[in-house]
Amino acid sequence: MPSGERRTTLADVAAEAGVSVALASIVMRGAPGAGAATRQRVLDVAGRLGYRPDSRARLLRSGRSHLLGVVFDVRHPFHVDLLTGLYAAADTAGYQLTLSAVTPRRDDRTALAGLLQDRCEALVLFGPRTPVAELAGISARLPVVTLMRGVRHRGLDVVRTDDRRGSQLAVDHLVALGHRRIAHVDGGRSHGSAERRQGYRDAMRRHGLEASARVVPGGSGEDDGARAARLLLDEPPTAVTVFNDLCATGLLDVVRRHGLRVPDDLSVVGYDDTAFSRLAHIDLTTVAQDIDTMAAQAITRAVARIEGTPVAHREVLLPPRLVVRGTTATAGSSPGRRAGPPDPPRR
Amino acid sequence: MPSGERRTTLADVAAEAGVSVALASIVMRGAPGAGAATRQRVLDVAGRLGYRPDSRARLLRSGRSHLLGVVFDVRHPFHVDLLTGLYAAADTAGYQLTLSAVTPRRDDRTALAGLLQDRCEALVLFGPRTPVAELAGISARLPVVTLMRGVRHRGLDVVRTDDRRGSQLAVDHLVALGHRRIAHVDGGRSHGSAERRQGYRDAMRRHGLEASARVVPGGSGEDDGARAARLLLDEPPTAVTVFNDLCATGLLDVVRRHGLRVPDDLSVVGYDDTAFSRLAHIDLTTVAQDIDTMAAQAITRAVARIEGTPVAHREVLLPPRLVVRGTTATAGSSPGRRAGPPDPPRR
DNA sequence: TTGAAAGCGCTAACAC
DNA sequence: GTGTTAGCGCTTTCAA
Repeated sequence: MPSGERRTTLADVAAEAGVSVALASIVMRGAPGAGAATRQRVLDVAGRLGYRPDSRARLLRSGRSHLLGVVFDVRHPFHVDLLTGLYAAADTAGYQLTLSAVTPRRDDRTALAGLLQDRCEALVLFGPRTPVAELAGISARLPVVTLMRGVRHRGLDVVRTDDRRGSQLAVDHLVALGHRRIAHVDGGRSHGSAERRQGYRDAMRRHGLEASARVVPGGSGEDDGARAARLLLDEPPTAVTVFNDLCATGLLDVVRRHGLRVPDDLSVVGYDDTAFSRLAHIDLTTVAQDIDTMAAQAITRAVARIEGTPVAHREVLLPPRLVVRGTTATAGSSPGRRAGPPDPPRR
Repeated sequence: MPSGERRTTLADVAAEAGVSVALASIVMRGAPGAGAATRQRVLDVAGRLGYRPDSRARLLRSGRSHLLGVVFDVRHPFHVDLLTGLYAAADTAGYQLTLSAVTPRRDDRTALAGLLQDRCEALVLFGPRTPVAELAGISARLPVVTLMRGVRHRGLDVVRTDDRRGSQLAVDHLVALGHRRIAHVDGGRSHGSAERRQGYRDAMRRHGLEASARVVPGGSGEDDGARAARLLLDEPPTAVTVFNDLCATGLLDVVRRHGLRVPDDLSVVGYDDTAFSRLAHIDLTTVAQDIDTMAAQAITRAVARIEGTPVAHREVLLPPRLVVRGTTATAGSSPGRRAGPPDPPRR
C-alpha cells in the first residue's frame, strides 16, 4: 500500500545514522566537510532506507533550480530527435531538463505556462508559434533561447540552421548532376519557407538559371506535395527541390503513378532528413540539419545567459548538410538503380 | 537583465494589497473564505505584479503534488503519439504531467530517477525495459502503471493492447481475402513478439491452416525485414503478417526489388500503424493500437491508485483494430490498385 | 472574513 | 568535522 508510510526524509537518515541533518545534507550532496567514516555510514543508511532527496525542497532552499525548461511539439519528429542531444548537453553543463509538450490539443501558451511555474532558470523553445511580443515579455524575466525560428529581438537568443544555404546545397547538387530545369515546391506559411525559397532563387541565379526557375505552391504536408506534383506534371522539370521531406513523399507518390521514374526522369531533393526518409523504400536525398550541434548550442546559450557569461551574437546560424540518397541522379540518366552504399553513418 | 530583481512572491502581492500572506494564498488558490472585494483587489495586484505561484514551494507545503511522472522513449513514434492523449486525460483528472525521456544516450534508470526526485504521485511508464523486480520495488512507494508491456506482478498496473488478438485480426483478414499460404515474420526479442507470434499460430490453427504456417525470424528494424524477405523468397507465400511496420517496410522493399508485386503477388500486413505507414507511398495495411483509450486508461488507473479508489483488475487489455490499406488484396488477384475506400470505420 | 504562527524538506551561514 | 540556527515560498491549522 503506497499511501501508507511517509517517505524517507533527510531527517530520517540523519537520525538513523546518528548525525545532524546538516551533516547528512553535506554527505548527500557530496560537499566537502565530512569525515570519511561518517560519510560512509550516512551513505549506507540512505541506501538502506531507500532515501531520495526531494528536489523541490532542495531547489526551494538553494534558490537556484538548475532547471532548463524545454517546449517541443510531439507532431514534429525533428523536435523529438533533438531531445537526445539536448539531454546530453544539459547533463554536461550540470543542468536538468524539464519537458513540456505541445500537442494537437495543447498549445504553446499552455506548455509555456507550465514551465514558468516550475521555476526554470531558462527556456529552450522549439520553433515556437508564440508571438514575438510575448516571448520578449518572458525574456525580461528569464533567458529564452529559440530554436528553428528566426525571431529578431534583442532579448532573445536564436539557434537555427541556415535554410537559405540548405536550398542552395540542394540546387548545387542538382546542377552538378547536369540538371538545368529545376523547380521548387514552396512551403507556404510554414516556418523556414521563405528562406528555403530564397535560397533556391539565389542558387538558380548564381548558376545563370533564373530563366528556368519555377516556384510551385506547396506546403508542409503530404497532400501539399501531391497537389504540387499535379501542377508540375503539365510541363515537368528534370529535378525539383521540395520544402520538406513529407511534402516530397507526397510528390514522389503522384509523379510515379503518372509513370515518371525517379530518379531517372525526375530527381527529387527533400529537406529535414526526417526519420522515414532513410527507409530503403523512400530513400530520399535531403538536406539535414545538424541536430547535435543545435542542441549543444542551445544549452550553451541558455547557460551562458543564466550565468552572465558574455555572448557575442544573439543568433547562431548552423550550416546544413546534404544527404545524397536514391532520389537524385544525373540528368537524362538511363534506368537502373544507383550502385552506391545505402547510407552514410549518422551520429 | 533577467538576473536583476527577485521574482515576485506571494508576500509581495500580500503586502501590496494590504492583506496577510495567508489571505492572499486563499485568493490565489480560489479557496473559499475571502471577501469579494478583497479577492478582486488581490487578484488585480497579482496580475499587475506578474505574480506566478511557485509550484515547488506550494507542493512542498501541501504534501501533494498532483504530478504524474511519465517515461517515454524518443525513438518510438508511438510513444510520442501517446503523449497527446495523456496530457488531455491528465488535465481532465486535475493532474499535471512531468515528462522524462529515454534516449539513445539516456537509459530507463536515469529517466526514472529524475522523476522520483520530483515527487510524482504516480508513474506512467511506456514499454519500460527496467527489470520487473526494480519496478516492483518502486511500486512499493508509489503507484506504477506500465503501458505496452505485460509485466505480471501484483503491485503493478498494466495497460496494453491484446497483441495476440491483433495478429489474429491480420490473419483473419488475409484468409477472408482467400489466402492460405500465410507466413509470419517474427519480432525476435522485442516486447510483444511472442504474443503476436502466438496470435498468428492460433489463427492459422483455427482456420485449419497449421500445415502451411511458417514463422521466419525477423526483428523490429528495417534490416530485419529485409533479411526475412530473403528467407521468404525461396518459396514465397501469398501473404505475410509482420511483427511491426518498420520491419514490414524493409520486407516490402526487398520483395519488390525481386520482382514481386504487392499486393498482387504478395499481401503484407504490418503492426502498430506507425505514422509513416499512412504515407501514400507506403500505404501499409496494419494493426492499430487504440492510443487515446490507452492514454485515458493509464491516467484513470494512476489516479485511482493515488486516491485509493478500488480497481478491479491489475491489467487492462485493449482491443486492437485492423487498418486496411493498399498492401493487401485477394489471393491471386490481377494487377490493379484496390478501388475501395481508404480506411474502414473503427472495428 | 482575516491574521499569526508553524512547518513542508532541505541548504547555507555560522558557531563549536 | 560536526551541530545549531535560520529561512526558501508557500499552505495550513487555529485563533481573533
